[in-house]
Amino acid sequence: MTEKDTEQKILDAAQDIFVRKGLDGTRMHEIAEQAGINKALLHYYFRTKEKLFLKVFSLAFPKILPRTMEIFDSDMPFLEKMEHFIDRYISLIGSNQALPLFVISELAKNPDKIVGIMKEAHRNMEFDLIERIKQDVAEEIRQGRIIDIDHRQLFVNVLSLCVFPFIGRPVITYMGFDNDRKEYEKFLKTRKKQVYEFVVRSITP
Amino acid sequence: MTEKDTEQKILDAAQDIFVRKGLDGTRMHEIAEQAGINKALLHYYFRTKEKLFLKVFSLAFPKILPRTMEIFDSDMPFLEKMEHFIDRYISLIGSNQALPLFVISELAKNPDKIVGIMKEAHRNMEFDLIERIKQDVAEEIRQGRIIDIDHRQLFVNVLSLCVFPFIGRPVITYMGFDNDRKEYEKFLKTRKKQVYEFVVRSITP
DNA sequence: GTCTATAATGTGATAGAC
DNA sequence: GTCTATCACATTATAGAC
Repeated sequence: MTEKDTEQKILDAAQDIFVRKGLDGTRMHEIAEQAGINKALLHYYFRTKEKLFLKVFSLAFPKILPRTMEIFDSDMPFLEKMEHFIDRYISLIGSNQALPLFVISELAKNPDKIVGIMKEAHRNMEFDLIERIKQDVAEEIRQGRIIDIDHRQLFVNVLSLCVFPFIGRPVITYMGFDNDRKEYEKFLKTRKKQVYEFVVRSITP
Repeated sequence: MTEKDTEQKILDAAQDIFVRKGLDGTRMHEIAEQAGINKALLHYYFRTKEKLFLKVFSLAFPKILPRTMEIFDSDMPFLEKMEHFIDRYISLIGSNQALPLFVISELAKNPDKIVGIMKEAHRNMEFDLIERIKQDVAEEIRQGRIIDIDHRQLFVNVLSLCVFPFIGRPVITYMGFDNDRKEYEKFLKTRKKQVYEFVVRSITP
């Protein structure tokens, strides 16, 4: 067993448990058990629970949204960017369904602890996302290809339509699907197409 | 100090802390302190932390979504219902900004503990929400007033557009607002109008 | 109903052998 | 690097006086 292997096994177990149970709900011995090692070894590698958590968070956060946003940094036509973004974003969320809620709720509970990670993630973006979207939207409006709309409202609308069906799943299934999970799975499968069409209908003249 | 007063003080403190810190992040002594009473008294009134939590959850959950949904159980024109729903829903969320994330994340972490409360809330609804929306949408489509759209997709879209800007706030402010909170406050103030117009543009022929 | 004191257990973290 | 044993403290919950 090399050092790299053990560290990776810890991080895998830690991510799985932190994401499901949150910082406060996670026990160090549970991570150790799932990683197949001793509890003391966690501290040998990561010193404290908080440091381990921050490491996990910093690795987990960039897995979805930042990676998807790169799509806007290309010269595709705007609506094509939108289509690619929705497709890729929903795919990534679908493969990591618990991640968005984890990121949001831990960030809400511990903004101070995590602010450093967010700042770094923001610095690491190789272009100014919101400025680029602003320019794109302005140009589309000027060309008459989309209606006059605030670029940030559009941005938040698209995010909301993509991610909330996954985050709000437990409530939605009760309120709108009689807690029928199979039915909700089918529903989620059609989201990419539905979201894209919903957005396009709303912004094309 | 009457019994009612003490119980209410406990519930007020418990809701405030549980909503901000979650079940796992909350300490009983913190609730006692904030309620201005002794720790043992919490157990006298609610026996265990879990029972207190479930009481708080069952009181908090109906405060927003179920209360707003009643709007669909009226004979207003459909688009007017929609406008009222968006207006009222966003108002309630704005007055209880941490509640939706609390409900969703606790439900995700402890579905088994809370399932009873959800079932009861569902039973207590005095009409079949999703069936009513289905009928309304079908009739609107038949009359040619809105385009052909799946009623549940529309339902989830509206929910998403209303609630996600509040839930996802910490992430959105970083990704799209350079962490400028004042700017985001202004943004939220315009949501009612923006969401309604976005939805209407998308569903009217 | 309300308090103080304390029990019973859980949890993060470290010491020290190998 | 990895383990066992253990410390130091926090936390839920209860006992019992008032």
